[in-house]
Amino acid sequence: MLNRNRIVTAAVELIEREGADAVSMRRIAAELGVGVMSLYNHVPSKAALLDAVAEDVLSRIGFTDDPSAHWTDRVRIQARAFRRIAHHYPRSTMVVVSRQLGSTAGLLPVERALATLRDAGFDGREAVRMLRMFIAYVVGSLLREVGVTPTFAPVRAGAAIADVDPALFPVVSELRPHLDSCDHDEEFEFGLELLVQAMAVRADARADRGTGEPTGRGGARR
Amino acid sequence: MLNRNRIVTAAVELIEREGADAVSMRRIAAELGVGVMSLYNHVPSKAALLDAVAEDVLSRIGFTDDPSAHWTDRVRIQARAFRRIAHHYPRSTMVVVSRQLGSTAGLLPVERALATLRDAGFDGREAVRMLRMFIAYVVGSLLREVGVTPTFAPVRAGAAIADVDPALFPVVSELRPHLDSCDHDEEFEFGLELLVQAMAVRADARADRGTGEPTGRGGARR
DNA sequence: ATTGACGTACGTACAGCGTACGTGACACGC
DNA sequence: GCGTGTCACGTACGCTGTACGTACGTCAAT
Repeated sequence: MLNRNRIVTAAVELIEREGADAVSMRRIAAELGVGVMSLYNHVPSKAALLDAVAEDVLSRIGFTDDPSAHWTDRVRIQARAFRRIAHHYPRSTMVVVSRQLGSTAGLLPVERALATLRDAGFDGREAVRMLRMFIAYVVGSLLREVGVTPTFAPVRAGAAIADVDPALFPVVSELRPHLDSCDHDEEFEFGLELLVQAMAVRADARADRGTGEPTGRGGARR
Repeated sequence: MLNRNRIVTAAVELIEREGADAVSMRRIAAELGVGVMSLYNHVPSKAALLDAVAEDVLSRIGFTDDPSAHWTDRVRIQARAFRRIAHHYPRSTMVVVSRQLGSTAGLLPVERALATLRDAGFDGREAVRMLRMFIAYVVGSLLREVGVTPTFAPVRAGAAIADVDPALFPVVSELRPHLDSCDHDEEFEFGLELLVQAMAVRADARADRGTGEPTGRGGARR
Protein backbone atom coordinates (compact mmCIF):
# COMPACT_ATOMS: atom_id res chain seq x y z
CA MET A 1 0.00 0.00 0.00
CA LEU A 2 1.31 3.38 -1.02
CA ASN A 3 1.29 6.19 1.49
CA ARG A 4 2.85 9.52 2.15
CA ASN A 5 5.50 8.19 4.48
CA ARG A 6 6.78 5.60 2.04
CA ILE A 7 7.02 8.28 -0.63
CA VAL A 8 8.92 10.72 1.57
CA THR A 9 11.29 8.02 2.75
CA ALA A 10 11.99 6.95 -0.81
CA ALA A 11 12.63 10.57 -1.73
CA VAL A 12 15.10 11.05 1.12
CA GLU A 13 16.92 7.85 0.21
CA LEU A 14 17.07 8.85 -3.43
CA ILE A 15 18.37 12.30 -2.57
CA GLU A 16 21.10 10.88 -0.37
CA ARG A 17 22.03 8.24 -2.91
CA GLU A 18 22.05 10.27 -6.13
CA GLY A 19 21.67 13.91 -5.15
CA ALA A 20 18.79 16.34 -5.25
CA ASP A 21 19.06 16.81 -9.00
CA ALA A 22 18.23 13.17 -9.56
CA VAL A 23 14.88 13.54 -7.87
CA SER A 24 11.90 13.37 -10.17
CA MET A 25 8.42 12.08 -9.63
CA ARG A 26 9.01 9.40 -12.24
CA ARG A 27 12.22 8.33 -10.53
CA ILE A 28 10.58 8.05 -7.13
CA ALA A 29 7.65 6.17 -8.57
CA ALA A 30 10.02 3.72 -10.24
CA GLU A 31 11.85 3.35 -6.95
CA LEU A 32 8.58 2.31 -5.33
CA GLY A 33 7.49 0.13 -8.25
CA VAL A 34 4.49 2.30 -8.83
CA GLY A 35 2.90 4.49 -11.50
CA VAL A 36 3.91 8.12 -11.56
CA MET A 37 0.49 9.58 -10.98
CA SER A 38 -0.20 7.34 -8.03
CA LEU A 39 2.11 9.55 -6.03
CA TYR A 40 -0.30 12.43 -6.48
CA ASN A 41 -2.91 10.61 -4.44
CA HIS A 42 -0.75 11.24 -1.40
CA VAL A 43 1.31 14.29 -2.26
CA PRO A 44 -0.16 17.37 -3.93
CA SER A 45 2.95 18.37 -5.86
CA LYS A 46 6.66 17.90 -6.13
CA ALA A 47 7.25 21.08 -4.17
CA ALA A 48 5.08 19.77 -1.36
CA LEU A 49 7.01 16.52 -1.43
CA LEU A 50 10.29 18.38 -1.00
CA ASP A 51 8.75 20.32 1.88
CA ALA A 52 7.77 17.00 3.42
CA VAL A 53 11.34 15.79 2.96
CA ALA A 54 12.58 18.86 4.80
CA GLU A 55 10.13 18.29 7.64
CA ASP A 56 11.07 14.64 7.82
CA VAL A 57 14.75 15.42 8.18
CA LEU A 58 14.09 18.14 10.73
CA SER A 59 11.89 15.87 12.79
CA ARG A 60 14.74 13.40 13.10
CA ILE A 61 16.74 15.77 15.28
CA GLY A 62 17.17 13.92 18.52
CA PHE A 63 17.21 16.12 21.58
CA THR A 64 18.15 14.88 24.97
CA ASP A 65 17.70 18.18 26.71
CA ASP A 66 18.70 18.13 30.35
CA PRO A 67 17.13 21.16 32.07
CA SER A 68 19.40 20.67 35.08
CA ALA A 69 22.55 21.16 33.03
CA HIS A 70 24.14 24.55 32.68
CA TRP A 71 22.48 26.50 29.90
CA THR A 72 25.71 26.92 27.96
CA ASP A 73 26.09 23.17 27.79
CA ARG A 74 22.49 22.78 26.72
CA VAL A 75 23.10 25.23 23.90
CA ARG A 76 26.16 23.30 22.80
CA ILE A 77 24.30 20.01 22.86
CA GLN A 78 21.39 21.34 20.84
CA ALA A 79 23.67 22.83 18.22
CA ARG A 80 25.55 19.55 17.88
CA ALA A 81 22.31 17.58 17.63
CA PHE A 82 21.28 19.71 14.68
CA ARG A 83 24.64 19.27 13.09
CA ARG A 84 24.62 15.53 13.57
CA ILE A 85 21.41 15.16 11.58
CA ALA A 86 22.81 17.37 8.87
CA HIS A 87 25.78 15.08 8.55
CA HIS A 88 23.57 12.02 8.49
CA TYR A 89 21.47 13.43 5.63
CA PRO A 90 23.90 15.83 3.99
CA ARG A 91 22.20 16.22 0.63
CA SER A 92 18.74 16.41 2.12
CA THR A 93 20.02 19.12 4.43
CA MET A 94 20.51 21.30 1.40
CA VAL A 95 16.84 20.78 0.63
CA VAL A 96 15.93 21.75 4.18
CA VAL A 97 18.03 24.86 4.14
CA SER A 98 17.16 26.12 0.69
CA ARG A 99 13.46 25.81 1.31
CA GLN A 100 11.21 28.02 3.35
CA LEU A 101 8.90 25.62 5.06
CA GLY A 102 5.87 26.85 6.88
CA SER A 103 5.00 24.06 9.20
CA THR A 104 5.41 23.16 12.82
CA ALA A 105 7.92 20.41 12.07
CA GLY A 106 10.87 22.47 13.17
CA LEU A 107 9.08 23.91 16.13
CA LEU A 108 10.23 21.47 18.78
CA PRO A 109 13.88 22.48 18.45
CA VAL A 110 12.79 26.11 18.60
CA GLU A 111 10.81 25.44 21.76
CA ARG A 112 13.75 23.73 23.43
CA ALA A 113 16.18 26.40 22.38
CA LEU A 114 14.01 29.27 23.53
CA ALA A 115 13.39 27.58 26.86
CA THR A 116 17.12 27.19 27.33
CA LEU A 117 17.73 30.82 26.52
CA ARG A 118 15.02 31.93 28.89
CA ASP A 119 16.70 29.85 31.60
CA ALA A 120 19.90 31.69 30.79
CA GLY A 121 18.20 34.86 31.93
CA PHE A 122 17.35 36.48 28.61
CA ASP A 123 14.03 38.16 28.20
CA GLY A 124 11.77 37.20 25.29
CA ARG A 125 13.15 39.72 22.86
CA GLU A 126 16.75 38.81 23.59
CA ALA A 127 16.09 35.08 23.54
CA VAL A 128 14.58 35.29 20.06
CA ARG A 129 17.45 37.41 18.85
CA MET A 130 20.03 35.03 20.27
CA LEU A 131 18.24 32.10 18.69
CA ARG A 132 18.08 33.75 15.28
CA MET A 133 21.76 34.60 15.42
CA PHE A 134 22.61 31.10 16.50
CA ILE A 135 20.56 29.48 13.77
CA ALA A 136 22.22 31.75 11.23
CA TYR A 137 25.63 30.55 12.33
CA VAL A 138 24.70 26.88 12.41
CA VAL A 139 22.97 26.96 9.04
CA GLY A 140 25.82 28.89 7.48
CA SER A 141 28.32 26.43 8.87
CA LEU A 142 26.37 23.48 7.55
CA LEU A 143 26.22 25.06 4.12
CA ARG A 144 29.99 25.23 4.10
CA GLU A 145 30.48 21.75 5.50
CA VAL A 146 27.94 19.88 3.50
CA GLY A 147 29.68 20.60 0.25
CA VAL A 148 27.47 23.03 -1.55
CA THR A 149 29.84 25.58 -0.26
CA PRO A 150 28.76 29.14 -0.07
CA THR A 151 30.90 31.88 -1.43
CA PHE A 152 34.59 32.03 -0.83
CA ALA A 153 35.03 29.29 1.67
CA PRO A 154 37.32 27.01 -0.25
CA VAL A 155 36.85 23.73 1.49
CA ARG A 156 37.63 21.24 -1.20
CA ALA A 157 41.31 20.76 -0.60
CA GLY A 158 43.45 21.89 -3.44
CA ALA A 159 41.87 22.51 -6.78
CA ALA A 160 39.44 25.25 -5.81
CA ILE A 161 41.90 28.11 -5.58
CA ALA A 162 44.90 26.36 -7.01
CA ASP A 163 46.04 29.22 -9.17
CA VAL A 164 46.01 32.46 -7.17
CA ASP A 165 48.30 35.26 -8.16
CA PRO A 166 50.40 36.25 -5.11
CA ALA A 167 50.66 39.78 -6.46
CA LEU A 168 46.90 40.23 -6.62
CA PHE A 169 46.03 38.30 -3.48
CA PRO A 170 49.05 38.40 -1.18
CA VAL A 171 47.26 37.47 2.02
CA VAL A 172 45.19 34.73 0.45
CA SER A 173 48.25 33.25 -1.13
CA GLU A 174 50.18 33.48 2.13
CA LEU A 175 47.40 31.72 4.04
CA ARG A 176 46.77 29.11 1.39
CA PRO A 177 47.77 26.25 3.70
CA HIS A 178 45.11 27.30 6.20
CA LEU A 179 42.52 27.98 3.51
CA ASP A 180 43.05 24.68 1.74
CA SER A 181 42.56 22.53 4.78
CA CYS A 182 39.50 22.61 6.96
CA ASP A 183 38.73 20.43 9.94
CA HIS A 184 34.98 20.82 10.01
CA ASP A 185 34.56 19.58 13.55
CA GLU A 186 37.18 21.94 14.83
CA GLU A 187 35.86 24.92 12.87
CA PHE A 188 32.34 24.33 14.08
CA GLU A 189 33.36 23.97 17.69
CA PHE A 190 35.48 27.09 17.44
CA GLY A 191 32.60 29.25 16.28
CA LEU A 192 30.22 27.53 18.66
CA GLU A 193 32.46 28.33 21.59
CA LEU A 194 32.91 31.90 20.48
CA LEU A 195 29.16 32.37 20.22
CA VAL A 196 28.36 30.67 23.49
CA GLN A 197 30.88 32.80 25.33
CA ALA A 198 29.61 35.95 23.66
CA MET A 199 26.13 35.02 24.77
CA ALA A 200 27.36 34.36 28.26
CA VAL A 201 28.86 37.83 28.37
CA ARG A 202 25.48 39.27 27.48
CA ALA A 203 23.80 37.13 30.10
CA ASP A 204 26.24 38.36 32.71
CA ALA A 205 25.70 41.94 31.63
CA ARG A 206 22.01 41.40 32.14
CA ALA A 207 22.55 39.93 35.55
CA ASP A 208 24.82 42.80 36.53
CA ARG A 209 22.27 45.32 35.41
CA GLY A 210 19.64 43.45 37.39
CA THR A 211 21.49 43.10 40.70
CA GLY A 212 23.65 46.17 40.53
CA GLU A 213 26.76 44.14 41.13
CA PRO A 214 28.81 41.65 39.17
CA THR A 215 27.93 38.00 39.63
CA GLY A 216 29.11 34.76 38.13
CA ARG A 217 25.59 33.67 37.28
CA GLY A 218 25.04 32.76 33.67
CA GLY A 219 28.71 32.81 32.85
CA ALA A 220 30.19 30.43 30.35
CA ARG A 221 31.97 27.40 31.65
CA ARG A 222 35.44 26.38 30.56
CA MET B 1 25.92 40.95 -31.25
CA LEU B 2 25.41 38.27 -28.64
CA ASN B 3 28.04 37.72 -25.98
CA ARG B 4 28.50 36.14 -22.62
CA ASN B 5 27.99 39.32 -20.67
CA ARG B 6 24.66 40.13 -22.28
CA ILE B 7 23.47 36.62 -21.53
CA VAL B 8 24.53 36.74 -17.88
CA THR B 9 22.98 40.15 -17.39
CA ALA B 10 19.72 38.99 -18.93
CA ALA B 11 19.78 35.96 -16.64
CA VAL B 12 20.28 38.09 -13.53
CA GLU B 13 17.47 40.43 -14.55
CA LEU B 14 15.17 37.53 -15.26
CA ILE B 15 15.95 35.90 -11.93
CA GLU B 16 15.27 39.10 -10.04
CA ARG B 17 12.09 39.80 -11.98
CA GLU B 18 10.46 36.37 -11.97
CA GLY B 19 12.50 34.16 -9.66
CA ALA B 20 15.07 31.46 -10.24
CA ASP B 21 12.43 28.92 -11.21
CA ALA B 22 11.48 31.01 -14.22
CA VAL B 23 14.95 30.75 -15.67
CA SER B 24 15.23 28.56 -18.72
CA MET B 25 17.46 28.79 -21.74
CA ARG B 26 14.44 29.39 -23.94
CA ARG B 27 13.23 32.16 -21.68
CA ILE B 28 16.57 33.93 -21.68
CA ALA B 29 16.89 33.55 -25.43
CA ALA B 30 13.44 35.08 -25.89
CA GLU B 31 14.44 37.91 -23.57
CA LEU B 32 17.38 38.65 -25.86
CA GLY B 33 15.39 38.17 -29.05
CA VAL B 34 17.60 35.29 -30.06
CA GLY B 35 17.39 31.60 -30.84
CA VAL B 36 17.84 29.17 -28.00
CA MET B 37 20.91 27.41 -29.30
CA SER B 38 22.73 30.63 -29.99
CA LEU B 39 23.30 30.91 -26.26
CA TYR B 40 25.42 27.79 -26.37
CA ASN B 41 27.99 29.56 -28.50
CA HIS B 42 28.87 31.63 -25.45
CA VAL B 43 27.90 29.47 -22.50
CA PRO B 44 28.66 25.76 -22.30
CA SER B 45 25.59 24.80 -20.28
CA LYS B 46 22.86 26.11 -18.06
CA ALA B 47 24.82 25.14 -14.97
CA ALA B 48 27.78 27.16 -16.20
CA LEU B 49 25.46 30.08 -16.84
CA LEU B 50 24.21 29.96 -13.27
CA ASP B 51 27.79 29.83 -12.05
CA ALA B 52 28.47 32.92 -14.13
CA VAL B 53 25.45 34.59 -12.55
CA ALA B 54 26.86 33.84 -9.11
CA GLU B 55 30.24 35.26 -10.03
CA ASP B 56 28.63 38.33 -11.53
CA VAL B 57 26.68 39.09 -8.38
CA LEU B 58 29.70 38.46 -6.18
CA SER B 59 31.86 40.75 -8.27
CA ARG B 60 29.42 43.56 -7.67
CA ILE B 61 30.30 43.75 -3.98
CA GLY B 62 31.66 47.23 -3.54
CA PHE B 63 34.38 47.50 -0.98
CA THR B 64 35.71 50.79 0.23
CA ASP B 65 38.20 49.34 2.66
CA ASP B 66 39.97 51.97 4.71
CA PRO B 67 43.12 50.38 6.17
CA SER B 68 43.51 53.29 8.57
CA ALA B 69 40.17 52.63 10.22
CA HIS B 70 39.90 50.44 13.27
CA TRP B 71 39.72 46.82 12.27
CA THR B 72 36.38 46.29 14.00
CA ASP B 73 34.86 49.00 11.85
CA ARG B 74 36.40 47.49 8.75
CA VAL B 75 34.84 44.16 9.59
CA ARG B 76 31.47 45.80 10.06
CA ILE B 77 31.74 47.64 6.76
CA GLN B 78 32.71 44.54 4.83
CA ALA B 79 29.87 42.52 6.29
CA ARG B 80 27.40 45.25 5.42
CA ALA B 81 28.77 45.56 1.88
CA PHE B 82 28.10 41.89 1.32
CA ARG B 83 24.64 42.20 2.76
CA ARG B 84 23.85 45.22 0.64
CA ILE B 85 24.52 43.30 -2.56
CA ALA B 86 22.44 40.43 -1.30
CA HIS B 87 19.54 42.80 -0.78
CA HIS B 88 20.03 44.35 -4.19
CA TYR B 89 19.90 40.96 -5.90
CA PRO B 90 17.93 38.93 -3.38
CA ARG B 91 16.85 36.11 -5.64
CA SER B 92 20.22 35.82 -7.34
CA THR B 93 21.78 35.64 -3.90
CA MET B 94 20.05 32.35 -3.39
CA VAL B 95 21.75 31.15 -6.56
CA VAL B 96 25.10 32.34 -5.23
CA VAL B 97 24.65 30.65 -1.90
CA SER B 98 23.31 27.34 -3.14
CA ARG B 99 26.06 26.86 -5.68
CA GLN B 100 29.63 25.76 -5.23
CA LEU B 101 31.67 27.93 -7.51
CA GLY B 102 35.33 27.26 -7.96
CA SER B 103 36.55 30.49 -9.43
CA THR B 104 38.43 33.45 -8.15
CA ALA B 105 35.44 35.75 -8.44
CA GLY B 106 34.85 35.77 -4.71
CA LEU B 107 38.49 35.98 -3.83
CA LEU B 108 38.80 39.74 -3.50
CA PRO B 109 36.44 39.90 -0.51
CA VAL B 110 38.41 37.08 1.06
CA GLU B 111 41.65 38.93 0.52
CA ARG B 112 40.29 42.10 2.11
CA ALA B 113 38.76 40.25 5.02
CA LEU B 114 41.89 38.25 5.78
CA ALA B 115 44.05 41.35 5.58
CA THR B 116 41.75 43.06 8.06
CA LEU B 117 41.91 40.13 10.43
CA ARG B 118 45.68 39.99 10.20
CA ASP B 119 45.75 43.69 11.08
CA ALA B 120 43.65 42.86 14.09
CA GLY B 121 46.51 40.75 15.33
CA PHE B 122 45.31 37.26 14.52
CA ASP B 123 47.77 34.79 13.13
CA GLY B 124 46.98 32.97 9.88
CA ARG B 125 45.21 30.06 11.46
CA GLU B 126 43.02 32.26 13.62
CA ALA B 127 42.27 34.70 10.82
CA VAL B 128 40.98 31.93 8.60
CA ARG B 129 38.89 30.53 11.41
CA MET B 130 37.42 33.91 12.22
CA LEU B 131 36.63 34.47 8.57
CA ARG B 132 34.92 31.12 8.18
CA MET B 133 32.85 31.72 11.27
CA PHE B 134 31.95 35.18 10.08
CA ILE B 135 30.94 34.00 6.64
CA ALA B 136 28.82 31.30 8.19
CA TYR B 137 26.92 33.91 10.19
CA VAL B 138 26.47 36.29 7.28
CA VAL B 139 25.37 33.62 4.84
CA GLY B 140 23.03 32.11 7.40
CA SER B 141 21.51 35.51 8.09
CA LEU B 142 21.01 36.20 4.42
CA LEU B 143 19.30 32.87 3.98
CA ARG B 144 16.83 33.86 6.67
CA GLU B 145 16.33 37.37 5.35
CA VAL B 146 16.09 36.67 1.68
CA GLY B 147 14.11 33.49 2.01
CA VAL B 148 13.32 31.51 -1.05
CA THR B 149 9.73 32.39 -1.50
CA PRO B 150 8.80 33.79 -4.89
CA THR B 151 6.98 36.71 -3.31
CA PHE B 152 8.66 39.16 -1.02
CA ALA B 153 7.43 37.84 2.28
CA PRO B 154 9.34 39.58 5.06
CA VAL B 155 7.63 37.59 7.77
CA ARG B 156 9.38 34.33 8.28
CA ALA B 157 7.60 32.52 11.03
CA GLY B 158 4.47 34.63 10.99
CA ALA B 159 1.63 32.74 9.41
CA ALA B 160 3.56 29.54 9.64
CA ILE B 161 3.05 29.05 13.34
CA ALA B 162 -0.33 30.71 13.49
CA ASP B 163 -1.86 27.67 15.18
CA VAL B 164 0.60 26.60 17.81
CA ASP B 165 -0.68 24.67 20.78
CA PRO B 166 0.33 26.53 23.97
CA ALA B 167 0.34 23.23 25.85
CA LEU B 168 2.85 21.66 23.48
CA PHE B 169 4.98 24.73 22.88
CA PRO B 170 4.57 27.02 25.87
CA VAL B 171 7.66 29.13 25.29
CA VAL B 172 7.09 29.49 21.56
CA SER B 173 3.53 30.50 22.12
CA GLU B 174 4.54 32.96 24.83
CA LEU B 175 7.15 34.57 22.59
CA ARG B 176 4.94 34.59 19.51
CA PRO B 177 5.00 38.40 19.28
CA HIS B 178 8.77 38.41 19.07
CA LEU B 179 8.86 35.45 16.68
CA ASP B 180 6.27 36.91 14.36
CA SER B 181 8.03 40.17 13.79
CA CYS B 182 11.57 40.49 12.57
CA ASP B 183 13.44 43.68 11.84
CA HIS B 184 16.11 42.27 9.57
CA ASP B 185 18.43 45.25 9.86
CA GLU B 186 18.27 45.17 13.61
CA GLU B 187 18.74 41.41 13.83
CA PHE B 188 21.71 41.49 11.53
CA GLU B 189 23.38 44.32 13.40
CA PHE B 190 22.76 42.57 16.68
CA GLY B 191 24.56 39.41 15.64
CA LEU B 192 27.22 41.41 13.86
CA GLU B 193 27.99 43.36 17.00
CA LEU B 194 28.02 40.25 19.12
CA LEU B 195 30.48 38.59 16.78
CA VAL B 196 32.72 41.61 16.42
CA GLN B 197 32.93 42.00 20.16
CA ALA B 198 33.61 38.32 20.63
CA MET B 199 36.40 38.60 18.09
CA ALA B 200 37.74 41.65 19.87
CA VAL B 201 37.88 39.69 23.10
CA ARG B 202 39.96 37.06 21.35
CA ALA B 203 42.21 39.72 19.88
CA ASP B 204 42.71 41.22 23.32
CA ALA B 205 43.46 37.82 24.77
CA ARG B 206 46.11 37.38 22.11
CA ALA B 207 47.60 40.78 22.88
CA ASP B 208 47.63 40.00 26.59
CA ARG B 209 49.36 36.72 26.00
CA GLY B 210 51.87 38.52 23.82
CA THR B 211 52.76 41.40 26.16
CA GLY B 212 52.11 39.73 29.45
CA GLU B 213 49.76 42.53 30.53
CA PRO B 214 46.31 43.70 29.56
CA THR B 215 46.11 46.38 26.88
CA GLY B 216 43.35 48.16 25.08
CA ARG B 217 44.77 47.31 21.69
CA GLY B 218 42.44 45.50 19.37
CA GLY B 219 39.45 46.08 21.56
CA ALA B 220 36.01 46.69 20.15
CA ARG B 221 34.77 50.21 19.92
CA ARG B 222 31.41 51.34 21.23
C1' DA C 1 39.32 36.86 -57.44
C1' DT C 2 38.62 32.37 -55.62
C1' DT C 3 38.76 29.24 -52.19
C1' DG C 4 38.66 27.42 -47.82
C1' DA C 5 38.31 27.70 -42.87
C1' DC C 6 36.02 29.47 -39.08
C1' DG C 7 32.75 31.57 -35.97
C1' DT C 8 28.11 32.66 -35.16
C1' DA C 9 23.00 32.22 -35.32
C1' DC C 10 19.46 29.23 -36.21
C1' DG C 11 15.87 25.20 -36.55
C1' DT C 12 14.86 20.61 -35.70
C1' DA C 13 14.69 16.68 -32.78
C1' DC C 14 14.87 13.83 -28.64
C1' DA C 15 14.52 12.33 -24.05
C1' DG C 16 12.86 13.68 -19.87
C1' DC C 17 10.14 16.66 -16.75
C1' DG C 18 5.58 17.99 -13.72
C1' DT C 19 1.01 17.22 -13.71
C1' DA C 20 -4.26 17.67 -15.52
C1' DC C 21 -7.51 14.45 -16.72
C1' DG C 22 -10.13 10.22 -17.48
C1' DT C 23 -10.61 5.11 -16.53
C1' DG C 24 -11.11 1.05 -14.15
C1' DA C 25 -10.75 -1.95 -9.95
C1' DC C 26 -12.10 -2.58 -5.44
C1' DA C 27 -14.49 -1.74 -0.69
C1' DC C 28 -18.16 0.07 1.72
C1' DG C 29 -23.22 1.40 3.87
C1' DC C 30 -27.83 1.16 2.23
C1' DG D 1 -28.04 -4.40 -6.38
C1' DC D 2 -26.39 0.08 -5.94
C1' DG D 3 -24.47 4.50 -5.51
C1' DT D 4 -20.27 6.47 -3.50
C1' DG D 5 -15.25 6.81 -2.39
C1' DT D 6 -10.63 5.73 -2.55
C1' DC D 7 -6.66 4.37 -5.02
C1' DA D 8 -3.52 2.91 -8.80
C1' DC D 9 -2.95 3.62 -13.43
C1' DG D 10 -2.20 5.31 -18.53
C1' DT D 11 -2.39 8.90 -21.68
C1' DA D 12 -1.41 13.45 -23.06
C1' DC D 13 0.17 18.35 -23.00
C1' DG D 14 3.35 21.79 -22.63
C1' DC D 15 7.48 22.50 -20.81
C1' DT D 16 12.77 21.60 -20.11
C1' DG D 17 18.17 21.13 -21.58
C1' DT D 18 20.84 20.28 -25.28
C1' DA D 19 22.96 17.27 -29.41
C1' DC D 20 23.19 17.83 -34.15
C1' DG D 21 23.06 19.64 -38.83
C1' DT D 22 22.73 23.79 -41.54
C1' DA D 23 23.28 28.37 -43.39
C1' DC D 24 25.48 32.70 -43.62
C1' DG D 25 29.12 36.25 -42.58
C1' DT D 26 34.09 37.45 -42.37
C1' DC D 27 38.93 36.85 -43.11
C1' DA D 28 43.56 34.55 -44.79
C1' DA D 29 45.86 32.27 -48.10
C1' DT D 30 46.15 31.11 -52.57
